[in-house]
Amino acid sequence: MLKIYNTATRKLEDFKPLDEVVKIYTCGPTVYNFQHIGNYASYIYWDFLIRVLKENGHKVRRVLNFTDVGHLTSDADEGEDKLEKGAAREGKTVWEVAEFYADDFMRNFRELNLLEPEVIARATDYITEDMKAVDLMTEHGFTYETRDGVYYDTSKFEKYAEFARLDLAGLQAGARVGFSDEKRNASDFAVWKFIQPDEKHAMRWDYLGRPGYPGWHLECSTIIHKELGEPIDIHTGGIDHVPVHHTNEIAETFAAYGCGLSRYWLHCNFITIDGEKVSKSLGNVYTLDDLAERGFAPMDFKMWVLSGHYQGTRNFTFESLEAARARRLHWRNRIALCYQSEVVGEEGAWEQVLAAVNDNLNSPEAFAIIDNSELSFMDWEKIDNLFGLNLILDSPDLPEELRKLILERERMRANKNFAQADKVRDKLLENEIAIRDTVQGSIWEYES
RNA sequence: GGCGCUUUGGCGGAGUGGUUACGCAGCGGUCUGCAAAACCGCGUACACCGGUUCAAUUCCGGUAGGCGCCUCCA
Repeated sequence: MLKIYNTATRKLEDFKPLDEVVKIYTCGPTVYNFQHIGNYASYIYWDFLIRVLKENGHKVRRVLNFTDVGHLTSDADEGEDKLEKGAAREGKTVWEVAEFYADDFMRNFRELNLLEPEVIARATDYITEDMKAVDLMTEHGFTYETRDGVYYDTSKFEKYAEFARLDLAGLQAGARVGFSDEKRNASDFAVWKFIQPDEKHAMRWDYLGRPGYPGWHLECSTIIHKELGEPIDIHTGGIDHVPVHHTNEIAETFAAYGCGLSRYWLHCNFITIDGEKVSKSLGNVYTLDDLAERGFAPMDFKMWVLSGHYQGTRNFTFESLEAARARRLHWRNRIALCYQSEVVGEEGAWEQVLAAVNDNLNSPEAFAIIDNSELSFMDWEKIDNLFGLNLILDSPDLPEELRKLILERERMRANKNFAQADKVRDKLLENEIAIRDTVQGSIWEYES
C-alpha cells in the first residue's frame, strides 16, 4: 500500500484512487525561458511518483500543461506577461517563443527518461473553456469587474484560506502598498485580464466586448475540468504553489463547478545551489546543458535528485553530483557483473525496495537497500523501471570482439606475457572498458 | 511585519527513544606481475541550553544559525 503525504491534510495517508485510472495533474513550465535544474528536479520527482503508482498496479492518466499565455511577472496582477516579455527580448513572436521553449523542455524531458504524460495541454488551446469558466464564476456570484479585468472575490469563498492555512489578516498587513486598484480584498486575483487600448499585447481574445487574456491560475482549473474532471486523484507542484496558485485553482474550481479539485496534493521542496536559492540575479542558475558542459549526463542529475527525498530541501553542489554519478556507475558495473556470471538475487530485496518507495516515495532509503542487497539481472530490470535511470540501456553487454580480446589477454597473462597483456588492457580502456584481475580471473567494468 | 520549514560526520543524505542507514571522498590492511577493482577495518555525526525518561540524535520547551513563502520561480 502506497502512503503519500497530502498537503491538503498535512498528513501521511494511504493512497486510494477513486476509480481504476488514477487522474493526475502536474503544473508544467511557463515556456518563456529555459528551465533550470531546479525545475527539472520537480519533474523527476513526479515522474518517480508515476512509476511508483504503476508499480503498484495503478493505471494513470496524467495531464501536464504548458503555460504559454497570461503568466504575469508578478502575482499582484500587474507587470508584464512573461511570454510577451520573452518575445520582446528575443525579437520573436510570442508564439515562436512558446514553441521554442516548449521544444527545449520536451527535449530535456526525454533526455531525463521521464514518462510522457497522456495529455500535454497548452493553455492557449483552452481559451473558450476559460471564458465559460469565468461566466460560471460570475453567474455564481464570485467575481466582480474592474477596469483591469474580472476579479475573484476571495471573501465569497469561505474556505479560501484553508488549503494553504493562510493568515489573511497577516497577509493584508504585509501587503505592499502603492498599488491602488479596485480590488476588494488583498487576496483577490484576476481570472481574466483586459488589455487596455494603449497596451501592446500580442495574445488577445475578445471577451465581454473587449480584448483580453486569461489570468494565470485559470488554465489549470480549466484544463483539469476538461481533460480529467473533478475531483482528480493527485495534483502535484512545487511547494511555492501552495499559497497562491493552488489556492486560487481550488477557489476557481469551487466557484465555477461547485466542487473540490483534487483529493491528494503533493508538493516538492526546492533545491538550493551552493546553499543559495536558485535565482538569476545570483547567477547560480544551471540548465541541464550547463551540467553537460561540465561532463555530467542528465541521468547523473536524475540520480542526484532521487538520492534525496522530494519533500526535503536539497542543496546542489557539483561535489554531490559527482558522488551521484559515481554511485550510478557502480550500479552499472554491478549489472556488468551479471553479464559475466550468474548473480543470484537476494530473497526479498525487491520487496524491500518497493516497501521503501511506497513509504512516501522514500527513494534514498530504497537506494540504501539497493546498495546492500545482492541483485539479479531481473532485479535490476525492475529497479531500472522503477526509477527510470537507464541503468541497463547505458550498460550494454560487451561486444564479441572485446570479449575475445579479454580471453586473449588471459592467455597472455597465463604465459607471463605481461607487456602484451598491458597493451590489451590499454586498448580496452580506449573503449571505456576497465579490466580488473581477480583471483577468480579477469572481470571487466565500465570506466565511465 | 506575517506565515512556514530546517539544522545529522569532509560532501551529500535516510532513519530511529536504547543496537549509531547508505553513497561519495579519505585513511589503514588483505589480495595482486603491475594497476585497478573487490573485500575487511577506521574516523566514535546528529546546532546549543534546559525538561520528560532507566535511556534522546530521536519527544517537549527555549536560544542561535540557515532557508523559503508573502513579489516571478519547481
